[in-house]
Amino acid sequence: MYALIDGNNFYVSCERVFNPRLRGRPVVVLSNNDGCAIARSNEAKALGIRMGAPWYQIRHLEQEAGLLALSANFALYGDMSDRMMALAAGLGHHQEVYSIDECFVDLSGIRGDLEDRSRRMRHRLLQWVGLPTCIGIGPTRTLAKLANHIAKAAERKPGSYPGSHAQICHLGAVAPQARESLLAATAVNDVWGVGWRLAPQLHAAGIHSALDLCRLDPALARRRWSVALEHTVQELRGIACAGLEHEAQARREIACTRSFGGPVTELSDLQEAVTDFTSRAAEKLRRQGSRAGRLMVFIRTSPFRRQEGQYSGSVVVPLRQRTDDSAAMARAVHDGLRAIYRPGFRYARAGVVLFDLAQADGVQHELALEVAPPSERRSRLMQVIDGVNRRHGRDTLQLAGAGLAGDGRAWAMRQERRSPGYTTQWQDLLEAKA
DNA sequence: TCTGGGGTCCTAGGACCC
DNA sequence: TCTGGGGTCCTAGGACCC
Repeated sequence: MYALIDGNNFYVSCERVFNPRLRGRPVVVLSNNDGCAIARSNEAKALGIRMGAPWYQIRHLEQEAGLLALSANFALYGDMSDRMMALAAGLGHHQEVYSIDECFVDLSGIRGDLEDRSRRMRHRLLQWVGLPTCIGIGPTRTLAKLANHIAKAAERKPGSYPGSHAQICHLGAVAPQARESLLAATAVNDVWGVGWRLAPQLHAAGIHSALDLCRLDPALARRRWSVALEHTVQELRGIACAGLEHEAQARREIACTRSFGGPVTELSDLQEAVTDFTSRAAEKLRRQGSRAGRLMVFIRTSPFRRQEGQYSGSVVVPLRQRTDDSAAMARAVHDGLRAIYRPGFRYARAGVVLFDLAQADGVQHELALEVAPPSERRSRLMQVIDGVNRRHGRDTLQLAGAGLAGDGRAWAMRQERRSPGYTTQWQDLLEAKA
């Protein structure tokens, strides 16, 4: 049996822990550049704000409905996530942290009333960390996800599902008949693994609910669609196709991509931006102890500015030797950028992606004798840079090519409504007044 | 004027080999 | 000049997730 613990409206809930004025009001958290809504409180959902709604289209609700908007504060959310996951792990023997706001817990070997145990865990998460959650339980991960969906919907809209499943839903504990009616009440597009492309195809085939999908012949699901959908069908039937990842796997690719705060036209500005992205990606790479064999750099204009000339360019640059050296990667990125840059366009976005990752200890050294193996000095230099930045803040040491942080970078992102670093910056600590 | 960012896996098709 | 079949590896693109 698996549990899925998922934070409600996670980013908004993190903000509410430290700012009680946000409670009971419609609140959204905005993406980078304050572009669009990426988290919504229940009150904001009730106003009809969609996931991903552009801010400029909904900002009139500030005046009309008292909507509050915040710039994303990912340092805060990451820290709150760590606290939540550390507690949630106690629900069973094994935990897989699946995303910033949700984890699976393997409940096998856990005795007693799982529903009651989950209810106590939920209460503890609320009391100790301040985060509201819902917990779904089922014999497969897909059914645990589905149970979680039911728990959330039943909490937000009482009566949307038969029975009492708000906050905690244990699909393994309901009678077969009741389980079928819960599946029948769930739209097929709410099933984990069914996205916006698949859903219309399933509808056309007469499959509208989770129960319909459960009753689809698995062989047909595979033949007509894919193995992935076949697995989904099996998991809905209670046959597990995948267990938990017991330890966090190293990433197979690492990206840093950003939209700019405003249009960028000059090669020199793009160079600064991609240099900065490269060092951020390289730092992530070193944190997991990997080296990259190839990288990709891309630049593109905004598809939303239709009346302007459109261009999207990308190139994959092989690195002569796997490396984790920021400067070596930045050189490759610059070569790539020069090859794809076209003057005369207003660029909106760029990015760097690292591929062919391998653990640093298994890297083959270059055969050619004229090129020295990665020197001890370089890797110590990188360690020092990472250490200083961890201790004194992200941009304390950076590549000169990235320009000066916060000082006239044409591509800098806009974040006008960011909350303080309550849990990660000493000067932002809240003070309790007696 | 204003529309995010970071991942994984699967599949089809091409290149190449025997 | 005609003619076959099967396998592997790689890559790009699609679909999904949060």
